[in-house]
Amino acid sequence: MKPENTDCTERCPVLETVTRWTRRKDARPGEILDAALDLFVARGFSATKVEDIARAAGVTAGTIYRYYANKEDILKAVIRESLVPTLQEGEQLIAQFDGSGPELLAFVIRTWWQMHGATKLSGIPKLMIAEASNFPELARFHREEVIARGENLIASAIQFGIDRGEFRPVALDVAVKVVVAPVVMAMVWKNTDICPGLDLDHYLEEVIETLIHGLGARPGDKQNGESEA
Amino acid sequence: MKPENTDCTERCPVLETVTRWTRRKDARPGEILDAALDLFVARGFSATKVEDIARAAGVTAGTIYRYYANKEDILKAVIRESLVPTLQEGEQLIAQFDGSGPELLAFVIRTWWQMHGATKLSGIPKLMIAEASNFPELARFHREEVIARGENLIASAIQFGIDRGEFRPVALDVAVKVVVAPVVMAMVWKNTDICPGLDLDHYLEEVIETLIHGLGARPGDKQNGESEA
Amino acid sequence: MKPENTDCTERCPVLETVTRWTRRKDARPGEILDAALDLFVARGFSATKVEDIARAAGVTAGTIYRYYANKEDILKAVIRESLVPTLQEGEQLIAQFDGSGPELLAFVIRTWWQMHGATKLSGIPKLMIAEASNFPELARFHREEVIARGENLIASAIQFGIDRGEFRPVALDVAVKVVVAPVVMAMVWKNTDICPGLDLDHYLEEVIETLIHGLGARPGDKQNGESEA
Amino acid sequence: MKPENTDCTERCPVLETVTRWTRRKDARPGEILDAALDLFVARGFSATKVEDIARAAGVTAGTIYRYYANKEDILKAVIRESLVPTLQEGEQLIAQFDGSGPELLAFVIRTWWQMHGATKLSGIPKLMIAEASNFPELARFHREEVIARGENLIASAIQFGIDRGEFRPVALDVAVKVVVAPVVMAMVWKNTDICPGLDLDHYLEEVIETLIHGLGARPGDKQNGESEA
DNA sequence: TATGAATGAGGCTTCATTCAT
DNA sequence: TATGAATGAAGCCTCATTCAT
Repeated sequence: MKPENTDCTERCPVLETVTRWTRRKDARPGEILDAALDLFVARGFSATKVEDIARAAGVTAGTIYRYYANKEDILKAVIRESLVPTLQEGEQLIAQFDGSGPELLAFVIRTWWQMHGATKLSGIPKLMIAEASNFPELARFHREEVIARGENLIASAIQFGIDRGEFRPVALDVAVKVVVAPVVMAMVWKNTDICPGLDLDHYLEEVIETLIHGLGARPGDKQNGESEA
Repeated sequence: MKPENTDCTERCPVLETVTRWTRRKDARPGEILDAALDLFVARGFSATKVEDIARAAGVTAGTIYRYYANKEDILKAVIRESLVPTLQEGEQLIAQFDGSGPELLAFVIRTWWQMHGATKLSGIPKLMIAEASNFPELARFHREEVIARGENLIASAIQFGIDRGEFRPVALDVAVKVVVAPVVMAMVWKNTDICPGLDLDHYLEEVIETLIHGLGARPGDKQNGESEA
Repeated sequence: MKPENTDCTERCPVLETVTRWTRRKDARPGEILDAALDLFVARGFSATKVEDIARAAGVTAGTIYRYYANKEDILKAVIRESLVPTLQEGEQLIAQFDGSGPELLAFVIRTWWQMHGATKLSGIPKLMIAEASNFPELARFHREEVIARGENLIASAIQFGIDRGEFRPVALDVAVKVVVAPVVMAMVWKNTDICPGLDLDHYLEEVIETLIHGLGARPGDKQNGESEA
Repeated sequence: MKPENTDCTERCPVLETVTRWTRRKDARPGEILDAALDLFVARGFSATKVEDIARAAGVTAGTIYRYYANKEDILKAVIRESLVPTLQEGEQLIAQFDGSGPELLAFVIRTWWQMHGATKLSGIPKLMIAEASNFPELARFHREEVIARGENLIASAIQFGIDRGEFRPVALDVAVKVVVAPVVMAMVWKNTDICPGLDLDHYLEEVIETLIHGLGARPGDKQNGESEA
């Protein structure tokens, strides 16, 4: 029942000599969230003990309650404060990109992966998949503040390509999911041991290749705005 | 929180005649697994109480321990006895299929969806994603007995298409994942409320369309077994 | 901080031989309330540990939660189920009494004392005094279902005496409290060690004597219903 | 739950000039006790958090431990330093009183009420009732230093009346309790919400009236020291 | 075979108390 | 002297599991 005891107690040794009250209090909440994200992703919400989070953050369980009202609150903070900041960054990067529709789509996917997939934030999709139904408000937040914004970027890229005749005219809402799915799965696999040996970078390049050609305009496609003659 | 008491009789009618893991008549264990699957998928393993499973199965908690040594055992049984039977069926169906590579690939995906995606078995991917790291042996079983076999089918279809020059020559292991990802995500979404309004059938058709063209051979592709001249 | 460890673990030795599942389950709630009343009265609500109640009732803490949702619930049950039954009895006894106003008043007080003061129910006033402000709903219940009914009996007795010219005309609401106060204090003292050597029976007789004469009609009192001439 | 920040300046104006246990100027300990009394009375000892006391006193929790070794110490100080000073005052006032036995008894009761009952000190009886059994030494102190002295005053008054033939010859120890009970109950009610609408001043006057006549000598009473002829 | 009362270990949370600043 | 971050010992409560019936 007890999953292998992943003891995450590797603290910064320098701090050990400094007494416990010297700790930079401003960093506490961040350290706690950091530890919590790791553990929630690795074990799930219920199976993660508050004391584990505390130990991983280098504090006692009691300390956590100075910053978060309860365990659920930690989860909320993890989700709320993790993705949104980098989302803004991503949006800006992408806004500045110049190139064709397919190039833009590839850029969006690669940027997304660099900023989330390649970091520990990649654990959040797994976490949301596991816990969304247990925390509906959190799910709503994630849907509206994270997913919706991320999908907008993808939708724009696709639409851009459609407008330029590079992509065939597809239903945007569905096409967006077709793009999202393989990237999210990559994040899930990265945090899961479901596909141990998979080379995710290779996989992602193949995803990009497949999507771009799969969505590509084909002779006989009705062009947007073109007359049908 | 209580999931609707899924009577589990709305299945693919083809399957009704075939054995299922839920047998009637002295069907206690099956009913328990049935209930357990529902609850594990809806709430996760830790958050599901044995007594809830019992109640949903129409028995009391004590009864469950006549059939399963402990809670983890229930989870194992759910995974072990759920997918494997239908896998065999699927393998047979697909073996009998006659058509081109793209047609075969589409058929594999659609069959997979009908037998699993459209069923409550669609919950298992979500469950495995959430719990794989907590139950490594179970993850191994799932990987070897379910995923590997499923991916074989897909690999065969792709290879078949490559051999016939209908698909471009791709790295099979990666290409398989490119196919798997969007279908698994569909099952996740179906059990998650992460994408509330999504029309999964429409989505899946678009996935098939995109994959087939995305994997499609393109002028200049090196054909398998062809001389390069 | 820890008050002297009053270990209330004197169980019925006969039952010890019988296995723990044999215990008459129907008696459980009663035994728990019994133990809880003792401890709540002796130590107060907060200072009483659920485990103490359990031990005093001969069960484990977990068992208590089969019968009561939480600690507060135990307190509520203690109050609700303790006094009301004997109140009814008392009301009937008193309704049958035949005698003068002073005799009736004395009878009411003595009956009250015999049924509550001399039993462990005498602890409840102390408990309510200590906890009323922490549990307003409970206080309201006690006020409306217990105090109000008890005071009605006293009010009737006083009114009866006034009508017969045996008591002077007093404001009933206030007079009732004048009667109630010394009896309630007797119960408090009985459960408190504040007045160690006090002979409560002697005290009560003196209270009755003092009240009867203190409330007694005096020459020159305006009689109810008499002309003033 | 937060009691109104009783500025504690609405006291019997006579007392204002006299020393009180709340001194200004470096009055930290006094302010802490002030706050503690409020909270202990309102919620009880266990349910009062040290930090609440601190906040109500305008300091932080740590500060409290400069003045008191622990929470129990605060309680002790509250009891020890609260009543004793005003007791002396009361004793002096009463020593100077000139009048009959009944008048003296009425004066004692009214003075007591003015100095304690009408003050926030009125909360102490409730506090002692609730906590006496948890803090036996404190109870002993209260019994010996407060109750005993207070009851002496009352005993003197009664004895004085008996000696003058105004009161019937009663057992002093019991008679004292008969007088004490209704006044203490008034203080309890004042701090309790058990008798919401009660007019305590009216009540007390009726108590005095009833006691004086209830204790009053009656024709045929054996007079103290009188020959029986 | 099924029940459900009971257990007891363990998790979440509170809070009196400490102590470097 | 005052602060407030941090601790750690409990206390409340849950729930997987047992077992007499």
